[in-house]
Amino acid sequence: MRYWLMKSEPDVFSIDDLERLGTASWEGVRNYQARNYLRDGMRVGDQALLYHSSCPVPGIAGVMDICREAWPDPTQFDRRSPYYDESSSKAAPRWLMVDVRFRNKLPRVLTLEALKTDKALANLALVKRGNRLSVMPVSTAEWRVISSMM
DNA sequence: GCCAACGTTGGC
DNA sequence: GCCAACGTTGGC
Repeated sequence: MRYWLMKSEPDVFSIDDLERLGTASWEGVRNYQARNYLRDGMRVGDQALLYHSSCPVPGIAGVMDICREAWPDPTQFDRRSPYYDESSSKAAPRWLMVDVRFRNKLPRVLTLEALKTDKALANLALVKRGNRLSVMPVSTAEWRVISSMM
């Protein structure tokens, strides 16, 4: 089993939304590196951290698991969607998404500030300056460290 | 709201 | 294939 971290703006989709829904499709990934992780790396049963970005206190808000492997993201074909991509086609969909299932919400957000202070997490892409990747792998060792901070 | 960092686009 | 311009991300 592999581990991941996935970013979402809580105004758009938060851990509370996922808890209420139970499962959800992780739509809107529009970056090739992130898409490749979805497509080539994620398998059913993998676990992922849900990270709240672009908000007052950015950090890890909960844990989810992957319950469906990558499939075409329908919002790329929806002209009214902010994720619409006119250059994609149904014959060769450019963008994919996975489905995720709620596992738990952290009692307190594990803040980016706290994550940055731990030397064991120095290689995590999230804490590196200028990082913009919205889906990234987390090593088993990093996962253990993060779990112990929850 | 600012702005650094990064990815993408398009002219050449 | 280079690289400047542009748009977006995301912390602060």
